Amino acid sequence: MPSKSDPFTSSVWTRPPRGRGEQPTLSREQIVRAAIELLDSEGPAGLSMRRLGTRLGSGATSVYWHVANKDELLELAVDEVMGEVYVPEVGDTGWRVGASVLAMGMRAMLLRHPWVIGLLGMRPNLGPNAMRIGDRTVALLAAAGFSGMALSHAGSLLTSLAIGSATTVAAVTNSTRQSGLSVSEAARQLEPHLERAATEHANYDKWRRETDVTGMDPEQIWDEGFTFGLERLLDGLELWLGSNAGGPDHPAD
Amino acid sequence: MPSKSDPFTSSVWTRPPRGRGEQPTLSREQIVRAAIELLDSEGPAGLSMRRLGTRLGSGATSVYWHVANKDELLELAVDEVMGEVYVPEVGDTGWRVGASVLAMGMRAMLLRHPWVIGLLGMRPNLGPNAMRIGDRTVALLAAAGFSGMALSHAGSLLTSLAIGSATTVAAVTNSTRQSGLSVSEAARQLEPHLERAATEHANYDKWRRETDVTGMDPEQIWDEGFTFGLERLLDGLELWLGSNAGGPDHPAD
DNA sequence: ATTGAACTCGAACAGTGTGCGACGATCGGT
DNA sequence: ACCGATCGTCGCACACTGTTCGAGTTCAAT
Repeated sequence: MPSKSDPFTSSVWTRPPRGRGEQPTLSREQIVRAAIELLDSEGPAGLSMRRLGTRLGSGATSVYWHVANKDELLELAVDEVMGEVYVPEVGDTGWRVGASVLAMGMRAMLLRHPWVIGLLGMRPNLGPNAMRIGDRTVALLAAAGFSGMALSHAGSLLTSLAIGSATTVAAVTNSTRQSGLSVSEAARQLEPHLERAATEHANYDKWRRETDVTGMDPEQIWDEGFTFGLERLLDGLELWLGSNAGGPDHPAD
Repeated sequence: MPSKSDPFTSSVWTRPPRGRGEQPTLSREQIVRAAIELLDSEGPAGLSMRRLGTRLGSGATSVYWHVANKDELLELAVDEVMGEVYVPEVGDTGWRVGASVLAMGMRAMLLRHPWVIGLLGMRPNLGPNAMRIGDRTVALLAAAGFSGMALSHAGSLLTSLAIGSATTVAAVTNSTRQSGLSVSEAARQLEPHLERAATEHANYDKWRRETDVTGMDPEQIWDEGFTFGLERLLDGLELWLGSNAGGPDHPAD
């Protein structure tokens, strides 16, 4: 039955065979990748099943054969980008560098894909890549001398810091995506509003002289803040390690 | 013009006057409070403008007079719950206790309102309560001896830790709200799935003996993990303070 | 009594996630 | 060479969403 608008698309001769040599139909991995691209470029609100379908050159509801839900698709997308963070193997470096690489890599990934931040708190991530990260982190810290509860606590501590730090930056990224500005430009554009709010509801002038940031690159300031915090955290962990290494499971009270 | 279904509701004699003694119309604060209640009990997906309207006993679209957007409403809700976290005044306690109260209070707030987590990374929060928190935090840490960049870095460090730590717990809370279980019960119900995923994609058995958590209360474990991390972080900050107090703005390289 | 502002609300529009059933293509077994 | 069975795609429909618009209502001030 030929279409009214364009009868040629339904002709056997004009339509590509699509049988085997073309796109091997739709695959789950292809869908997830397209969803990630859409989320990266358009933000969380830019991903709808229909838009995803048209982007894949397929009908809107064909996706539901490979993926149960939109939620499930988002779960897959989150774990997929988790695969981008690299955790050093044990013995490659000292544990401080290893932990730094993990934390900074995870933060960098979250800044590349700011939409992940809003999804991390929605459901626990049990995907293979998240498991691999956890596994390597535990290995890294166990080799450093952590054991028992402190081992798992120190592990989640590093990712917690990365997530918390990335949240601030992602807020700026996510709120100014449609303006097409870079993160630093957007942050600078936000600065006067922040100043006004601060002077209204807090004595901002008092602290402004104390911690003046005018003229600096916001992105660089955020990076410095993160490495500062990471260094302090590693110092604290090393300190604890010095007084509790190989000891009992219970930390010092 | 009488309604077809119930003509009496539109009669002047059956309708309550509503002029003055009734609900003093709708107020922005009342709307925000109702939205928070809805979000707390039903989760992020449970808040729609229509449900909010009916909950307030008003038409669905009446809310738009007091609030421009749903986004703006969410911004107001986030800042409203920010008002729940208490930051000690300078001089009330030592800076370590003050910082602990701030971080734990913020984490507790995030666990009471798990939907906030998904919103924090969407747009920067410039509300009065957030400003007040930042102001007091800076004051607290300045009195402790921090100055310059380290001052603002240390401040955001504390909230970063609280946010990151709360994210893990909120993931469980948010994903199991409809089941009506408590957080600990939900976490225990999640445990076998986590185990299966871990044994599949990581050598879980190896670390299971190392860090065995069976039988313990998940909620308590999370709390311990947070206080452990917080203590290590404060140790690191104190260490830095000892070698950099009153010095130049640049941290030691 | 009239005006004008403050406020409410129903109808409508575009867009969302998703279930259902019909359709076709591919393939293993006879 | 045929014939189901299975895999995969897709159009339609449903309930629901955020939001706009304009008509309606109340109330304080002139």
